[in-house]
Amino acid sequence: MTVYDELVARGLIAQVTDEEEIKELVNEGKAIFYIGFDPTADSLHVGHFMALCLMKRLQMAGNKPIALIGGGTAMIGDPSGRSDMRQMMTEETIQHNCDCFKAQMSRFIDFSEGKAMMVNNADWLMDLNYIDVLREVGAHFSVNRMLAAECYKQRMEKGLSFLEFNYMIMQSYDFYALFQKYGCNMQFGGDDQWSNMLGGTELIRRKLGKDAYAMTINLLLNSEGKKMGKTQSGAVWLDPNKTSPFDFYQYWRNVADDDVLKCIRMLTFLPLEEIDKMDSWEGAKLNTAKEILAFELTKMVHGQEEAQKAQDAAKSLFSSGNAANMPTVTLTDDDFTDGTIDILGLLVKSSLASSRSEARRAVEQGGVSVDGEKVEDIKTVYEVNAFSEGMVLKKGKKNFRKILASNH
RNA sequence: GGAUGGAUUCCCGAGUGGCCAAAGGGGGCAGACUGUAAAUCUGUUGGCGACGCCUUCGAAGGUUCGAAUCCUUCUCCAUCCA
Repeated sequence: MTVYDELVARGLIAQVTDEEEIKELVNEGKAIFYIGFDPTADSLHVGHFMALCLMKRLQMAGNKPIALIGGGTAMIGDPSGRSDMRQMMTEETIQHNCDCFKAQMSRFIDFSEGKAMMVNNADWLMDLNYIDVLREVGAHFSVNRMLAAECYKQRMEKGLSFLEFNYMIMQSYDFYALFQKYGCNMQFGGDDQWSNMLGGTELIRRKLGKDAYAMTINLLLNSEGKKMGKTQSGAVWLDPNKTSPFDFYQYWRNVADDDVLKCIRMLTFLPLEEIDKMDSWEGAKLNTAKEILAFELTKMVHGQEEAQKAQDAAKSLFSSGNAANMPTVTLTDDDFTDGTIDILGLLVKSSLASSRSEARRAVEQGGVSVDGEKVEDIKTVYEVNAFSEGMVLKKGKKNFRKILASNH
């Protein structure tokens, strides 16, 4: 099976500019492609992860990936798919985020000796001269056509600043610059990037009279049509300090039935034949598929060892209610008053509740237990030595913390 | 620059002098049911030393016994005109 066919079979490909050409380039390992990542946070998240996987797949097939970090475009902010303007970021923040991205990407992509490269568009965008850009690039863009682009639709109602309007032009210029510098002949990106990417191929055609290609990957949407990889507390990060391996595992362990197979297909590197077998699984058996999904992804992002730990922790927690590897909170002497701490304080300190009021509600509604025993009284108090063995605190069905006390 | 409309709690959106910590919906959280799923039902959803107190209706002042609501100035946003 060729790489291209595999991408199709996994449901990754959304739109392509020229299927035959792209197929050939990709299958023969002749593509030099780029994917852009705007450093809008200090860690990559699940959405980026999909792009990284795609890069890896193509790299394994002999193609050369260019990871473009948008140090320059981040100064503008992509309006695609957003209903409000992004917050402006300072140069320092952007630089910091770039560094974080680099470190994380290196773990997935082999950047050694000409196999792949990493560039920052700040290197060429920051030096652009306004008049020159207008004459050289701006002349090739039709405002009428830009306004018709899908990515601006939402913003036509809410308002779109000229700053953001230019994002498409900058991204197009990136492609043009990479094409000239490194012979980059293809761009990949999320499906929401389609119009921005077409801007690039158009620009190359008009300026250089040459062909370049673009391909978008399907966004990872759940069965309700919402982007996956988001929780109420924010994105699911790849940085273990922002989303612990355990939480990362749990996120995937808890995906809806309808989404498991799609996720396995799109995100894991399991052979397709194996995945096809799972297709017939139904009902509770899908739980096994969820375990596989969670384990595979955690392994890719955090390593075999962490994945195993997360899985063990999850299994023992949900079967017997105790585990060695659940998220642990260590209390210090400052957390105790006269050597004791009450249940509400405990919930807050362990970040299971954001306020004492919230903690109170959880207890009152019967959602809190300590070492398997339901806590009935909000005034329950624990002494320091109660934590010597480690206490298992549980809020709701899925939120566990092991509580320890330092020096005891 | 001018005209008009607007800014309410996590989001949408009521409220136009006391009955307002603020309707309703969404989302979240907890409970029941389950398979760590979905759907459904129930409760809950600013904070705190909690039958009370404190902070919150874009910002700052003012009127009033009392303001999300009235007045003044400012900031931001949308629409139309230029």
